[in-house]
Formats: sequence, structure tokens, C-alpha cells
Amino acid sequence: MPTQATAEQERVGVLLPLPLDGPYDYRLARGVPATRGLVVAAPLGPRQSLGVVWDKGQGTVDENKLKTATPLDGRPVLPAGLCDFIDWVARYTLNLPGMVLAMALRSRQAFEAEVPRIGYGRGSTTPARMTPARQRVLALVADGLARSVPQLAEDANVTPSVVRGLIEAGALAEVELPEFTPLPVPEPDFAAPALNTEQGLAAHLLRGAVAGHHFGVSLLDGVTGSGKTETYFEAVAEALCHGRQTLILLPEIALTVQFLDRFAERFGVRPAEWHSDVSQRERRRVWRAVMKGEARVVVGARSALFLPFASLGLIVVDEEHEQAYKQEDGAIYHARDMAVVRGRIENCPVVLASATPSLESYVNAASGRYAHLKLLRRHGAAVLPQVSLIDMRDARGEPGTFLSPPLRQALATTLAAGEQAMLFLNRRGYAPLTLCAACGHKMICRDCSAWLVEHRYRKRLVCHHCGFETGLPQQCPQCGESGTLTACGPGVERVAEEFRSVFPEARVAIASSDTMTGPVETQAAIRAMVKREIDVLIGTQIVAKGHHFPQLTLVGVVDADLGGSDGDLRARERTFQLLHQVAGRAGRAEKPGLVLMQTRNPDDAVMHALASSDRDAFYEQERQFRQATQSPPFGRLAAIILSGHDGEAVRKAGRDLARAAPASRGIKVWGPTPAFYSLLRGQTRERLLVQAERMVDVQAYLRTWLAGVTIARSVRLTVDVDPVSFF
DNA sequence: AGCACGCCGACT
DNA sequence: GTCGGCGTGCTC
Repeated sequence: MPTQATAEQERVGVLLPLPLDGPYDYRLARGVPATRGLVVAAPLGPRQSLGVVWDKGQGTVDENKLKTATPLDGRPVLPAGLCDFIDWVARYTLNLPGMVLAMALRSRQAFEAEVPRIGYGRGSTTPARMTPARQRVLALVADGLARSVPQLAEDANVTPSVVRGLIEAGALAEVELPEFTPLPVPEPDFAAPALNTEQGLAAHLLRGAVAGHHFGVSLLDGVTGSGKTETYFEAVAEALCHGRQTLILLPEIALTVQFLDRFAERFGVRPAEWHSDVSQRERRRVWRAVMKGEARVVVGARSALFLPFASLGLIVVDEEHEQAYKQEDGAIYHARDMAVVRGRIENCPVVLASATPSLESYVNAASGRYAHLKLLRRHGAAVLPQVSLIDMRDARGEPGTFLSPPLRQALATTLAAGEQAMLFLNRRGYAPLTLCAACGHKMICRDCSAWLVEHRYRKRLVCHHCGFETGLPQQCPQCGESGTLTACGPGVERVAEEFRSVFPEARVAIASSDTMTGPVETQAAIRAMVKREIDVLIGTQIVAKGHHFPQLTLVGVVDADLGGSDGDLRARERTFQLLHQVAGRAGRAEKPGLVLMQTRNPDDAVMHALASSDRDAFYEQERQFRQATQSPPFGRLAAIILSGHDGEAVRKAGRDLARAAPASRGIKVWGPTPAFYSLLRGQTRERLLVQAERMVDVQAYLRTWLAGVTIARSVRLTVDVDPVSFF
């Protein structure tokens, strides 16, 4: 036991969950050993902050300026793996370490002392008067477990006053219960499924990886409906058998609801849940349970990656290709990539699951860095839908219409057969652009350099970037002519309008984030579709995500070229992933599906891959393109974004920064250029792009460069390492 | 992130 | 004459 060594008050570096350059030096309260990860209350100016003992301290701050940090009750210590992870993420992403720590301390009250609940168990006396109701209550507590008053009343089927009476009579005695009932433990063998041969093989390999408790990444690459979830559930079962924790990441909260039930069917209970919609109290409960190792399986959004796992045995990243894994506001990081890092630090396997993997994961699997587990067979009788392209250069209908004759024909056939159809267009509203036919003036946002989107149903022009809205003007604001403003191009509302005019008797619903503002509306629309209350669903990408519509046999893609090849490195990959996913909606039951895609570029590799169902040919071509251009994952990219209200200051900062960029082998710096939306929410935005060869330490380069430049205080500088968005 | 300090407009 | 707007700066 340490005695006099700890009698001195040690100087330590305490990391605070604030945007500071590094840990602040503190004295540690008398007799407290300096343990990395120790959670402390640290006086900061006039107030107290949470903090975490991080290192030995800089020693640069004068001794008499040091304040004393005090450990919290119970002396909680963040697991070493989490501390190392935070350091790693901060170094890699160039986020301030305090801001990364802040993500790990999201549940602010997690450290407050537990408030015991009052429960009641069997007391010392037996009541003089016995009734059937009283008997039921006493029979219940005979098991020796304490319960709360409402719980007793509920379980014994009596009114709370019966319980109160027993308490007064001394037949029930007060007992302190822990604040939270323990989380239920999933059973690995609750409902083990029958797996087919390829699922069984993949599951066997995953179970082996979990049992071996070594770091390694597996790409679970399975076509839609091949049972990826059932397969990786076997790995979860293995982790449960070894008493280790599992983290399952999902790209968005909307998907967790269905997932929880699916998990419960397999393991008997729901897993712990972690995302922004979870209540404060539940967060506190889950956070503590994760740190104590009692939460065995956590399902969550990307922020769950920063939970204090006591003993992590497996990480699953489902739909790993989803862009939602890239956090773009506040701390910028890619949850899929950081999940791999966390797995390496915790020394546990990582499973990346997708039907359309990211090119990065595909390349890693192809090169053998990741194990490549393929599931090629669809469940049951379902076959992949047939995809046909409609060349819009010669199949166009009348001007101002967006559904071509062949697509209309197919819709008519499907409806006549009593089957369902879906029309997909990844564009909200009525029309993406409104322009004046007289002078050519485009209606753009007051605060952004973005087109205003007409929402005809609401009779508004809306900016999809900042939410700015205005009514539809009668006259052109530039030339003053009346009635010249013209809607250009289609949104889902306009497609619905055209559809209704062609098929007035069909029952149709629009599904976009405007019509379905939450999971409730989404579920309602899905249920209506499943119950055949509607014939045609017209929607944005909100309908593309894994919903199963047994009667859906036709999918029409209104504009397959959207988001095409306009400069964005990943636009083609994204288009492929999205359209593949949309196509997968058709013909999931016994009936074969047909997918029609309207395109002006039928010879494009993306279109060809979709039409020929030759996914790997597309990936191979994309891989070669990336290799030839030294793009990720064959090269590295980092973006520097400058923003501020003072446009001139932002542009000057950009020029100064570019001038100060050190010359370095294998590194090119591009820009500054105005960002794609050069004005966003009234802020001017400039971008610089760093392109580096694969083996270059981009972070070190950026640190040296940025350290040598001073930027006007009014200009904000953000570094985005491995950017996925080029806006 | 908070919370101070600090210098310019509409109010008891 | 004050109250208060949020720009700028500091916290070991």
C-alpha cells in the first residue's frame, strides 16, 4: 500500500471537457494516487468542472497558481482503453482532446451519487387481520426480494392502499434498493436460428475471432436479404458466452427501433440503447452499467463509440458504408474508422457489415487486410430484381414531364396486376430551382449560396441548408415581371402531381422528411404500404432503407443521374450504393421484381453495374480510378475549412494559410477556393485541400503548418481529416 | 463551454 | 443618468 509517497500532493495534468489546447495542471487532493483516468472535480475560474487525470502535467504553470482537483465519490476511473482511444482520436482527427473527452462524458450526471429507491420486503410482524389481498402481497415478498410500492400493488393485483396498510402494520419493512434495476442479461442461446451453409461458415469464423479475443476486422459482405444480422448475432452470442461486452453501431436512430425487437427475438431481452433520443436518466443508467460491465450489449449511434466499456469483446458496424457515420459538426470523425481503432486498442474483433461496402472496406478486404465474408444467397425464394435502364435521351415524354412512357407503361401494368410500386427521387419538395423566364434570375437563399426549393403544398420557397423560408413572390425580384417565375426540375411533390394526373384512381403517398417528421409517421406510412392501403409510394431516400414490402414488384428511379459526377470523389460510389439499396426493395417475396432507372448516361459504369448486377466490376473500376489518382484509400486527404461572417477576413485567412503551406515531399495543397456552398447561414466559407501520398504523416504536416500561422479571431478554422463531403 | 469584462443604444 | 446587447478573452 502506498503511504508516504502519496502524502505529497502530486501535480497532474487534468483533461477538461472543453475546447482547450491540452490538459491543465492541478494538484491532486492529499493522499490520492495519480491514476490516469481518475474522474475529478476541478475548480476552473469561478466554477467547478468535471475533469479526468490524464498525465503528469506540463510543469509550466506556476506552483502557486495550481488548484486542487478532488476525486468524485467512489473514485471512478475511466477505463484505460477509453483514455488511449480519446488520445488517438484527437491526434488523428486534429480535434482538441478536450472536445473528444466531452463526447465520452456526454452523460453529465453519470457521476452523481446514486439515489437509492425505497423498496419493501417482509417485515417482522404478521398483521392481525388477514385478507386475500394482503395474503397475495405477503406471498409475493416471501421470495425475499424487495419491491417498490407500485410494483407490489401491480404484481399482487391489489391497490396501493393495501400495501400502505401492510407497511403501517409492520408486515412490510423498508429496504434500500439500488437506484436502477440491473439491466437484463441477453441469453446467447435464447433462440439460436438455423443458418444456411454460407451463414454458418461466416458465423463460425466470427465466433472464432471473438473467442480468440484478438484484434482483426471482418467485412461481412452480404446481398440484401442474405441474413447479415443473424450471422453477426452469432458473434454477439459468443461474446456473451465469454462475459465480454458488445457494441453494435447503427447509422441512424430510426433504425434502432426495429433492431431492438429483432435483438430481443434472438436473445430474449432488449439490449441497452445509446443515442441522442435516450432520456437523461436512461443515459445515466446505461453509462454506469457500461463502465461496470453490466451492460452486455449496447446498440447505438456513433456517439456510443465513446462509452467507457469495462471489457469490450466485439464491435459491429452495421451498414458500414453509410455516410451518417461521419460526424460533421463539433468534433469531426468517422465512426466506422474510429471503431476499427477502438477495436485495435481494446484488442477485440470488429465486424463491418454491408450489402454495398464502402470502397475503403472493399479494398481492405480485397488486399487481405480484412477478412472477407461473403453472403451471396438471399433468404427463401426471393431472387434479385431485374434492373433495366431507360435512356432518357430518346424515351422522354412531353416537355415538363418526368415519368417516361416506358415507366408509365410499367406502372400501368403493375397497378392492373394489383401489385405495388415505388417511385424514388432523392429530392424533397416540388422543384429544386425557380427561375425567371424573362431575365433568368435564380431564386437563392438570403444567407446561403443555395437554390431555394419550392414546396408547393406549403406554398413556400425553402432553403434546405439553413431553413430560411419565404412565400412565392408574384413578381421576379430582379426584373419585376409578373408571372414569369418558373419551376425547374422535379422534386417528389412534382412527381406525385404528375403521377396523379396519369393515374387518378391509384392510391398514392409521399414519403420524405417533410411528410414523415419522425419514426411515428415513418412507421405509419410503412404500415399503410404493407397493409396495401396505398398502391404507390413516392419517396426520397427515406424509403430506401431496409423495409420489407412483400407486394412491391416495381421500383421506378426517376432520376438515376442525380448526384452524378460533379467533382465529388465519392459521388459515384454513393449513387451506386443508394440505387442498389432502392432496387433491393423490389420483389423480396415470391414475386420477381422489376427496377426501371431513368438515366441520361446509360453507358456510365454506375448504371452498367446496376443493370448487369455486376457489383464487383464497378468496385474494381472505382478501385483502379482511385489508385490512378492517388485518392483514398490509396492516398490521403484532409480539408481545411475557414468560415466567418467577415467574408474578406475569411478570404485573407485562406490566402495567408496557402502562402504559409510548407513544401513537403508527397504533399500537395490546393486552394483556397470558395466552398461549394460558399455562403452558409450567412457565413463565408473557403476550403483548402491537402492531398498526400499514403505513407505521409498528414497530421504532423498539418500541425506544423497550422502552428506557424495566425488567423484573425473572427475566422474559424476546422480541419476535416479524411473528408467524405466536399461541400 | 461558461462566465466575466467592456463599450454603445433605449428605458425607469 | 442606468440596463443590457453580445464581441473578446480567460480559465491550471
